[in-house]
Formats: sequence, C-alpha cells, structure tokens
Amino acid sequence: MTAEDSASALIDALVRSTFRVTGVLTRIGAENDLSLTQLRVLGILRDRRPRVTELAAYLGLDKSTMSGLIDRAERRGLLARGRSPHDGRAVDVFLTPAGRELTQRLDVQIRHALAPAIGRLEPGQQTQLHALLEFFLEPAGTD
Amino acid sequence: MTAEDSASALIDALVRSTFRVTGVLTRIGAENDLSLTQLRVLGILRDRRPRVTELAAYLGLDKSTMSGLIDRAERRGLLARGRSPHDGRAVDVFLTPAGRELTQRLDVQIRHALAPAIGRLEPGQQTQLHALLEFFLEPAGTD
DNA sequence: CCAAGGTAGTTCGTATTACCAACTAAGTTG
DNA sequence: CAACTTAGTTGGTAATACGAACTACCTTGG
Repeated sequence: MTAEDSASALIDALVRSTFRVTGVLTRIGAENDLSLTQLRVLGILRDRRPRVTELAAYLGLDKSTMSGLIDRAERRGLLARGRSPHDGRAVDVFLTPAGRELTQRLDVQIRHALAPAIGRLEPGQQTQLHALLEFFLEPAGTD
Repeated sequence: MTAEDSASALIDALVRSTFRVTGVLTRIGAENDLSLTQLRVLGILRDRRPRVTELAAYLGLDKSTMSGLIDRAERRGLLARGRSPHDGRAVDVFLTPAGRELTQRLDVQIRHALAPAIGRLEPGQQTQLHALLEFFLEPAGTD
C-alpha cells in the first residue's frame, strides 16, 4: 500500500464519518423539527451572541439566508434579535430561555445517539481520537 | 476531568470535524455546481449501481426527493436510469462517462483540499486516526 | 388464474434552504 | 457634509426535502 493509497483510505474514512455524524445530527434535528442548519445555529449561540453577519460567516452562508433562518427561529421563540448599542446597523442574535432549553435537550440526544459508536472505542482510544481530531482541526477553527 | 466531560469533548471535536469536512465538501461541490447531496450521489455511484430506493436509503432521503435529484443530474448528463431486467418496476441508476470523469476530478479536489489538515498529522498518526475512525464506523456501515 | 394487496417510482403541492441583486439605514472618511 | 462603506432586509428564483396521491408492476391466496 503506497502513501497515496493510505491517504485516500483515511480521507474516505473521514468522509464516511462525516456523513455518519451528519446523519445522526439530521435525524435528531428532524425529531425536533429543526434542519441541520438550524441545529448548527443553536449550537453556535450556546456560548456566543454574534451579529447576523458573524453567524453567516461561521456557517458559510449568505446574510440573506441568515435573515430567513433567524426569522423562522425567532417566530418559534428559540432566539431573539437585539440591536447593538454601539452600532445602530448591527443586529445581534441570542438564545431565548426556550432556545437554551431545547439546545440542552439536543445536546443530550446527540450524546446519546453517538454513544454506541464512541463506545466501540476503549477509553484510551477515545482520548487518542480526540487528540488527533484536535490536531486535524487546529487552525482556521471557527464553530 | 470526569469521564462525562471527556466524552463531551470528544463529541464536540467530532461534530466540529464533521462541519469542517462538510464545509470543504460543500465548497468543492459549489465550485462544480453540485450540492452536497449531489456530491454524495456521485460518490455512492462510483462503485455501485443501486436502484432509486436503495440510493434514497443510503442517503436517508425520501424516494420522491431522489426522483428530483436524479432528474436534475440526468439532465446534466452525469448519470442515467436503466430498467432492471428482473423487476419491471425497478429503476437503477449509474454514472455516465461524464459523471465518472467529474467524480474523479472531485476526488482529486477533495484530497487536495483536505491535505493541509491531514498533513498536520505525522504519517503514524494518520494511520492511527484511520484505524480509530474505522472502529467508530464499524457496523451499520452504508455509504 | 386472477383479484387483492404490496412494492417501485413519479408527480404534485408545500415549506425550507440558499443564492444574488437591489434596497434602506447607519457609520466612516476625505 | 457628501461620498463611500457596512449591516441587514426584501424579493425573485432554483434546489432540496417531505408527504400524499397516483401508476405500473410484481406476488399471493383462494
């Protein structure tokens, strides 16, 4: 097996893991009437109060897309808009108590759903995987 | 740090990696006028000739969604429908030569885009990460 | 053998996601 | 302070996704 091949195999595993995790997140989102994107929005807002453009940048979306996402989530009472005191143009976005609660419930569900797959690893392997992923993620790390 | 916390941290890293890889795939898809889903369709068809329902099952989508995805990709000449000789109801889907070419180009682009992140790991670590991901993916492994 | 039921795909209607372009309101700067 | 820039919204369009209803084709029980 050449170096090329093993890199390919790693990328393949990485992509399959990605789709596996995405599938879990999508399912849990759907069970709570949330798209994957809305789920991500809530996840980002857990510990941030970004303005609309920042949120769009995190997600790699256009600001006009953000407007719609925020509208729908706001209508559901999950988050709210606030005007920045320093910049009259800026709108920042934050979780409502209801949104925070839902986010916590989602967290539990996600942990629960991924537990079997993670449980296939020994505790030592889990630590190792975590460390390797942190390396993989290292710079340019938003979200 | 309790076992709970370290599991949380691992899941966090896993989810962030997922979004990182998804971002890369989405960008490369967009550069080739493909949605993430269409990219996945091509990826699956690389080494399979599934019927519509199987494809939908792989992707976790409804068959009606598949119809549309296949329509659009077929119109672009990337894949084609064939009737199964054994079951007159069934339609199987396969890459055209053009689709296969595009898929190979995508493959190269994906490898290229992920190379920097993977390159942050020593060759030994890459092997290790690969092994751990295979464990993580172990059963129920479609796609 | 064929009527009843099940399976494979498509079509239709609707909501969401996403983009771009055009717009308004609010800062910033020459 | 006029000209430019930036933040966000609005409107138009295409793709994605679902569910329900439909057609065509198996499969089976009487």
